[in-house]
Amino acid sequence: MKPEDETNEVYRFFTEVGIINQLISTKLEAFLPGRMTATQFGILGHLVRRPDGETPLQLSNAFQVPKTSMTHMLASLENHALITLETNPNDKRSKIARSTPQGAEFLKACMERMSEALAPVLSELGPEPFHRSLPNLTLIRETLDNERD
Amino acid sequence: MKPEDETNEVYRFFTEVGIINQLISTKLEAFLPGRMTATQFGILGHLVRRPDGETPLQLSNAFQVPKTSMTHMLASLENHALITLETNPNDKRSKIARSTPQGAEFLKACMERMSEALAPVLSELGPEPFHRSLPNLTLIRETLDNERD
DNA sequence: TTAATTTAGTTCGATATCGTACTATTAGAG
DNA sequence: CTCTAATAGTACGATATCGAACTAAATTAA
Repeated sequence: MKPEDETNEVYRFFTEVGIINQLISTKLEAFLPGRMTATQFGILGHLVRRPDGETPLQLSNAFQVPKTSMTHMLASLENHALITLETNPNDKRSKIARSTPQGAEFLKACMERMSEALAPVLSELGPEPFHRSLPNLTLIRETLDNERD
Repeated sequence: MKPEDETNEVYRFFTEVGIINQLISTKLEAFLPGRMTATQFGILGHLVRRPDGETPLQLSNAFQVPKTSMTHMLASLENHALITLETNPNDKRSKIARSTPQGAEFLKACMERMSEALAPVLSELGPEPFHRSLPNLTLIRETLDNERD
């Protein structure tokens, strides 16, 4: 394949990623209360799977958003009582965000509704397109992430 | 594979898509002037490849953003003289957005800088991860898109 | 130990996003 | 032809995003 076709493919890759992200965020946000964002929901899921919690900085690295955005998102999640924020005993500059039982409950309910909404798509596509692309996506994400310094 | 592993994989797929989108948008936006957004840049590229132009509604469908957001983005691109907006002669409710020569120029310059910035990543990964995942992404995007009504 | 540097998080301000409600125009029904 | 419904785009307002500058705590250097 010619090099220009390769760059073209890379460009289309990122375009498709952008559109899929847009589609799935919109679909998810339709289920979320108020102005809650797909990223905020992702953070909640991340925390539910990590009972020891994480610091805001770890979360902004994981989701690749600026820490100033993270401050805002965590404050919003805390207002909804879906997470708690306490100062880190090991480092008083820092904080620990943890999910609450209500947070886990809320996540579960939303995930179920989302699964229902996605069911037609999944039964049409089957698991293969996801299964086949996931390792490549992970590889690309890791490389982009490592190169960022 | 168990069904729950499949849904888990779908969930991770969308998470990776979100993070890659975040990484690449941030990287691109570092090259863009002022507050110009990765999506706005994508719109410009779309228009440069379509000399007859498109209506705002076509663009909001292509990029899956609300038309009210499109109004804002197009106004911004027009302010920078990267596109023109004229009323559609066939339908006076509607408009046609077209790229200007400056827009094409600007796109080219930014793409070149972006290619340079991505060169280390591409030489590390090679074209295969993009090439292999692109058809799956397109399929998923199309299915999500069709199912949306 | 003290001073300088680095780091975690926040405040503030500018701008982007997008839902609701609106206007103008077109299409369709009778 | 006229009236109603649908459609393209916009104004407005609420909220999200995020860069720059800041504060406080921890680390390193001297």
